[in-house]
Amino acid sequence: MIKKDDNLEVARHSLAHIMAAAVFELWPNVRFAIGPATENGFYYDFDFGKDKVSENDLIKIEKKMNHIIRRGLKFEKSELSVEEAINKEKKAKQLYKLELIQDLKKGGEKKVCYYELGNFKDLCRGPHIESSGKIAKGSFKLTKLAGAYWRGDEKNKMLTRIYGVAFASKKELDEYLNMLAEAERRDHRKIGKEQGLFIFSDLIGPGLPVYTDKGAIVRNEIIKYSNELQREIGYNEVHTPNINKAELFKISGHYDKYKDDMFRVASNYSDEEYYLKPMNCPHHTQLYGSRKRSYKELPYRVSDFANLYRDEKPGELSGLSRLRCFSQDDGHCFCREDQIKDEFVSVLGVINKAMKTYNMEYEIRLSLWDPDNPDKYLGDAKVWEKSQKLLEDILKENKISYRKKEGEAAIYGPKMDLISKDSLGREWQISTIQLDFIMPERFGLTYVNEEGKEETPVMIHRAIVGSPERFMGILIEHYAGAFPVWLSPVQVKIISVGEKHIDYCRKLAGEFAENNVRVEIDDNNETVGNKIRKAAGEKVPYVLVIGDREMSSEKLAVRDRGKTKIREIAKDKFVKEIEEKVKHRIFEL
RNA sequence: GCCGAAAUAGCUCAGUGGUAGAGCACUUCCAUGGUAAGGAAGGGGUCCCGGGUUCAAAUCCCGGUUUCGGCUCCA
Repeated sequence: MIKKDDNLEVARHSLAHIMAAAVFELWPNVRFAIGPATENGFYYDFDFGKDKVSENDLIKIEKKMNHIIRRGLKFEKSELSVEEAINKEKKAKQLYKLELIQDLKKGGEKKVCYYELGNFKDLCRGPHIESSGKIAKGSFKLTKLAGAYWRGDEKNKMLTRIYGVAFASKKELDEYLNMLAEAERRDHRKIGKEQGLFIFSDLIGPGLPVYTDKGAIVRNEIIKYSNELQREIGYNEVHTPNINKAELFKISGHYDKYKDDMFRVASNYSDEEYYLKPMNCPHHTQLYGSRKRSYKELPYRVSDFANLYRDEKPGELSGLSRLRCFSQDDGHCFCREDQIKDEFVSVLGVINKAMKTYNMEYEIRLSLWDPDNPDKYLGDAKVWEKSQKLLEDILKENKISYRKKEGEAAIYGPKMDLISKDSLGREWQISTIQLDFIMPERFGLTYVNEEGKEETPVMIHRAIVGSPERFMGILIEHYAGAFPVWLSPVQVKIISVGEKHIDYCRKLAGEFAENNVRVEIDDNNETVGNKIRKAAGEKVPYVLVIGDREMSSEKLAVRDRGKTKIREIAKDKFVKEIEEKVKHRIFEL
């Protein structure tokens, strides 16, 4: 057991050191980079040179680590002058350590710290646990091997990073590993395949999902709900094309920054540069600017579900989380400065409502610019200061708690991001509301004020669930595939007992369908038990078994998802129940 | 894009140089079923694609595609 006086982070950091010592024993020519503690464990970056290290070696390293732990070696701290350290690392050809020390020297350091464990001495600020023997038996595990750039810069050499997870006890480690296993069971890619919601095709291309009829139901329900919420606060849906001239993005500023991440489209009849659009905002500026606007028309609000295309790097694609073709419940509001607050508050209101409906918790993050890096953004410091203060005031006035994050702003302005938590406590960024003083000016948008003078409106960019596709992936994992009734692709499964009941099942299914209930019949030549098992695996909310008893009465035998007790209910009442659940988007069954 | 791993039946996977396999699914037959696997038989393969080594390649090598775990990126 790791003693109480040694906190977990220190122990994790020490494990990284122990791993490095183990690696040093196995590969004496290895070069060391850095090895910090992480949220759930630790890692160390190594340069193995020509040696190939694979996942199989993790077991070997782990054994060696356990050996070091059993020996109960002391962590001996010592200090060297910067010059001595530089000489030492030069001699040992530890060029990464050398670079680190040289940087410390530039920062004015005179002395550096070393920790020695057995015969392995590593540059390290510490602190460490007293002895390797303090690590609890079975409290850590090496999990994966991955590439990582030296100092996180893709221009630098790729090192080999070995990850480990570590906790105060074996019990806590096991709990964590169980959580990972649960996350794996809920993986939207796996459930999406099992439930037949979407597919990818080598012929269509990576990151380009195809939704089945069932998947399209879920996607459409998400969009439908988002549209309802948007209409509630005055946003009306518009429709825009998927390609446009480069000029549009040159004016918006996206061309300079994101040109390499956009798909270029060739025309046979013109030399004009066209692109598939990666976002809707510039298009909406054209709608606004299509005629002269009066202050009386403001706020002018539009929303759009057009497909968006981004040429993401191949390694960045992942299931529905990161796609090359997706959409957004993307809305833009053009308004006067004195209308900003009300607009933000109304959007925050519907987002809150949406998250309640989806049964998700969330918190607000205020994403600000990085004042040390003004070149990353459009517009001058004064506008940024002003708009950031405005957003913070809105949160304060409405007593909404928030976290601030510098350097996370959009290029055109600060934003409020909504970080939601799923049932496993994992965080996802979903909604966003962004303030933009830049874009309207760049496009020369104006409105005529009360005095007949032209003024520039402010633009607010916002999304409620962000990308419906990505959100669908998040929901699959959040619900572990058990969608609430209103989102379920199949709401009722009808199981026939015998062959003579099939006609009646079809008649019943017809009645359900007429009442907009999504229904499926399982009339396979199988036992009732087997058909129940399959329906349960599909996470269908309601399963009906139809036999002689049901045919001779108006009562239905309903099996609710997750329950084994059978409920008897009149057919009309059951249909009404589903209608209510769908109408009010009730989460519980 | 970079580092590493993987791709075999519809699905999950076994097979490591010598006749392509299992479970589930599917089809047919028997059973006519009552709330989480009834029985039997059968069909089903571009072993991701292209090249190479070999008497012989699903298996070894090279290139490509796609996927996965990371890194970098994410308007």
